[in-house]
Amino acid sequence: MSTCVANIPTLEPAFQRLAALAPLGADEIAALVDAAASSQRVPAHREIVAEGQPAVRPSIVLSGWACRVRLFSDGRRQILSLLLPGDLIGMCRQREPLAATSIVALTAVTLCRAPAPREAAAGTGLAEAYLLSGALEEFYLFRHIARIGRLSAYERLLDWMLEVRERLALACLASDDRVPLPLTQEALADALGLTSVHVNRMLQLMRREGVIELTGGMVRLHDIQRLCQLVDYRPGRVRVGQ
Amino acid sequence: MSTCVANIPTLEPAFQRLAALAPLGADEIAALVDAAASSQRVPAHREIVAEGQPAVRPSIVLSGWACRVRLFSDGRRQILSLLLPGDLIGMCRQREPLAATSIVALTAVTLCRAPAPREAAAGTGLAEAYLLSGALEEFYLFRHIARIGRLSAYERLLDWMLEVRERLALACLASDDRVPLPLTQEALADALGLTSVHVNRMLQLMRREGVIELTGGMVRLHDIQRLCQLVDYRPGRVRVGQ
DNA sequence: CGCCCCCTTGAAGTGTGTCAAATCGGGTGG
DNA sequence: CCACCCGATTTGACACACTTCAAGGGGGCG
Repeated sequence: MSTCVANIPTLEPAFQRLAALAPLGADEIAALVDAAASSQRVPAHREIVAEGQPAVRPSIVLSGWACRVRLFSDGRRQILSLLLPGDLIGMCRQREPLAATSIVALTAVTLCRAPAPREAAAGTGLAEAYLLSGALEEFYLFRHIARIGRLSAYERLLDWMLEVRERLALACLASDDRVPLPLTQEALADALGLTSVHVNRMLQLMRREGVIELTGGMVRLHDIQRLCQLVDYRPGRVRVGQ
Repeated sequence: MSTCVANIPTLEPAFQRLAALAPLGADEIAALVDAAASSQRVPAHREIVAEGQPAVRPSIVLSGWACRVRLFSDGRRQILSLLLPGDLIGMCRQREPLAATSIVALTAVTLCRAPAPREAAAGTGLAEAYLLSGALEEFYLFRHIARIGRLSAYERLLDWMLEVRERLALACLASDDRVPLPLTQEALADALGLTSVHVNRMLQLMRREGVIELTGGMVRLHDIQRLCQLVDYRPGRVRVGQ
């Protein structure tokens, strides 16, 4: 489930994700590689899309973590969604931006332009990968709402780590139980609707319980099966590999 | 802002909403009216789309309230999004359903088939209305996350009522300060990530403060300007009327 | 009339926030 | 190489928003 699917060794992780969503033609892969040649670097904490601005041209996250965020006038911050390598930015369906949100780099990020899909058999090709990527994005939003609305702080953290693991695995960026975690505890708090103090307490607790290990920007999850059960985790069923 | 835009007196509220999103051709309106002729009634509490089932054929909510909901194995329930008259069901982009969610009627609901859009000038027609409707749906998801993640119970209720007002106004179903509210306090709690007991307490408080009036399935909001400021409410800017 | 669902209210418990201070670690400049 | 600094993490004590549990009341409907 969490193993890399496409597994074309020379390919960017971001493109592995797209290739995992739908089989790509050689020409499309070439177009991706070509787009990646002229990539754009964004330092951490920099805004990628400012609030209310027209979306950037359609882009792909090549590396690094970004997020969509809502900032309240009194300073409260809520991270609305995560953007990981292989995720798309600015593929929105409508002309004008509706959202009172901006997109911010959480770590250093590299972006490249998203090649326009070409005609292909239904169910294959870049067009299908983009479609599925959008559907997954919506799925993750639903999961985020359920997480924040009904899970305890402890459960939110677990559920969130399981999702990150699932998503990074699509791009071959997470092994079965080891998940990169380059965020500050404050960013985590902003994503989960908590305070950084409380996030810290829960992480300590989980470590003491032997549920997770935290080392150098990595989490190791122990007994994933049990953890999934604990938070009633339902993996997104992307029909992979065919 | 919250006045009815399309205002074709004889038209269903649901269709007023679509007409407000994009100017429709006479033939498209005819197609809608025709679809409404064979509508489907769903009683309250009945499932419309079961979890994991393939989506129904694309449909329009003609009347009543429904919601997308996530049910946890231990009985916890979280309402993920609201479906109001004029909203679309099953317009998803991908073949298979990804979500571990179902769609349930909160009140009695009537549905009709969503006519396939026909070619039209960009920015007009049913196709555009469907597009914008989808974009709005995403926008409301973002708002829901920010609401649940960062607002207090009191603020969540206000913010949510302001959103319902905005959305119903699109279909000419809410006047400036009077908003239909046909949900039980328990359903409200499930939407806002609270308990029904606490929802009740906050509603009592708001009534005592003179912020709202509750009468017969209607809320009356007093001093909306101030309420918007209180929760930093950002209306969805649908460029209406042209 | 009596049942059931929903709303209402109280008292007590607890999960999470707030405030504050100490420690850690990595980078920078002297 | 050390001194310093800064942001991030860690920990404690206390406050409070929200939940839990429980009981009572009101209204519609068979």
